[in-house]
Amino acid sequence: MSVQERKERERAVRERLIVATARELAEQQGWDAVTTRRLAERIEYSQPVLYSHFRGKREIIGAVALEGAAEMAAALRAGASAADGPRARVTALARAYLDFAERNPAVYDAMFQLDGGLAFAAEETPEPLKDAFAALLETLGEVAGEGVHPGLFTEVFWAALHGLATLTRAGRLPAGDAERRAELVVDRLAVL
Amino acid sequence: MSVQERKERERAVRERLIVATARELAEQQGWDAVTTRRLAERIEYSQPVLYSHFRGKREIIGAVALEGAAEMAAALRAGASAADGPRARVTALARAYLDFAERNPAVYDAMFQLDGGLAFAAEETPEPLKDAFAALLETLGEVAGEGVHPGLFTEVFWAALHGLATLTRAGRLPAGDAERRAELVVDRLAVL
DNA sequence: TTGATTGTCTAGCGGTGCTAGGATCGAATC
DNA sequence: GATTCGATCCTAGCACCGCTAGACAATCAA
Repeated sequence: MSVQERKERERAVRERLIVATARELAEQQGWDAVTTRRLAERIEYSQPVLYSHFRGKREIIGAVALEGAAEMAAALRAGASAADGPRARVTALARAYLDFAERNPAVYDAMFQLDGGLAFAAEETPEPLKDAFAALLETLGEVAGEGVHPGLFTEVFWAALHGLATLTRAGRLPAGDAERRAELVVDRLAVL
Repeated sequence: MSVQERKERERAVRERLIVATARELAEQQGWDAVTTRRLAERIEYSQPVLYSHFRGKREIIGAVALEGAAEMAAALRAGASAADGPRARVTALARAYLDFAERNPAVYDAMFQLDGGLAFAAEETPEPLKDAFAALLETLGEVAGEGVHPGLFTEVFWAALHGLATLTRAGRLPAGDAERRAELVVDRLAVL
């Protein structure tokens, strides 16, 4: 038995290595540079090994996205819990979200821009994704305002943050006023 | 002279054909299906002809984006001008924006998701892009609220719409409540 | 020690964006 | 009308992509 366990352990280690390497490569040189050949070379195995862990490149992107979602959820909760009062909490949450997107662009892309083959807003949605949304909901639910469904409000707030994050990073919005735009979102959307 | 003029005319026609075909193919089967080979086959020329009009695929995407920006600007103005009063105008604008994104997903991607090699929010930004933003500004400027810069407000409103459009179409948000989310954006962001 | 099973690699498929270099065609000259 | 010559276009091919079949080596059970 022990032999088989060791093998499974080694397989799991290698799988984490693949995901971590893909993420690292993507953050360094962008997702375009994450080819199966380069990835295989970096982990010092041949290409087909990747396909014994994942169905294809999509699934690797999906794995990075899940890892990122868990981190984002933690970052959001950490940010929000460090602030007192609804207004400060929402501001901190927005800042944490935009910070995460800016500091981990490749991971953010894996989560929301690229096709990682993940289900969203559905029954089969993986737990980390649901939990990241839940982290938003925890703080935003209390500022949705009367008669507004907390889930719907969270979706709208999230969309606004997502729009800011993506448009800013793609150079569609000037980088300078990012802070003021975030403040405006908080001030207007949240009912304090 | 006339001969040269005729040739230039024919070249311009062919260039428009390339852009229109790329757009059509992208709307039908997605941008992934827009390969230089397929595109060349559809316009009944060989691949290298594409490169005598455009530097590469990026520039073709950029051309589709510019065409789309002009159309979007017109659609936004048409929508807004058909409504009376600030509130109705902003609602109509938001609806026109989201409609455009939904009805022309490939064009919308060319404009805001893909790399078309275009400059944004800068001096060298092509006119159609500036004009599309101007179309937003015309209606949104009057509901920015006191002490809020109209341009900044327009950027935030735009980001919210962009977030809704992209997250909805990517399946990140359930499609059902799109209308209610749009209403919430208008109600909260605009100062009426 | 043998045989089967697992694991990994080499090699290759059909596709991609893009380009060098030769063929062809049409316009301008004699 | 024949001939040059330059613009125009195409064939063929490059290096790369995601992915996989099949050969090979290492490991285990008998």
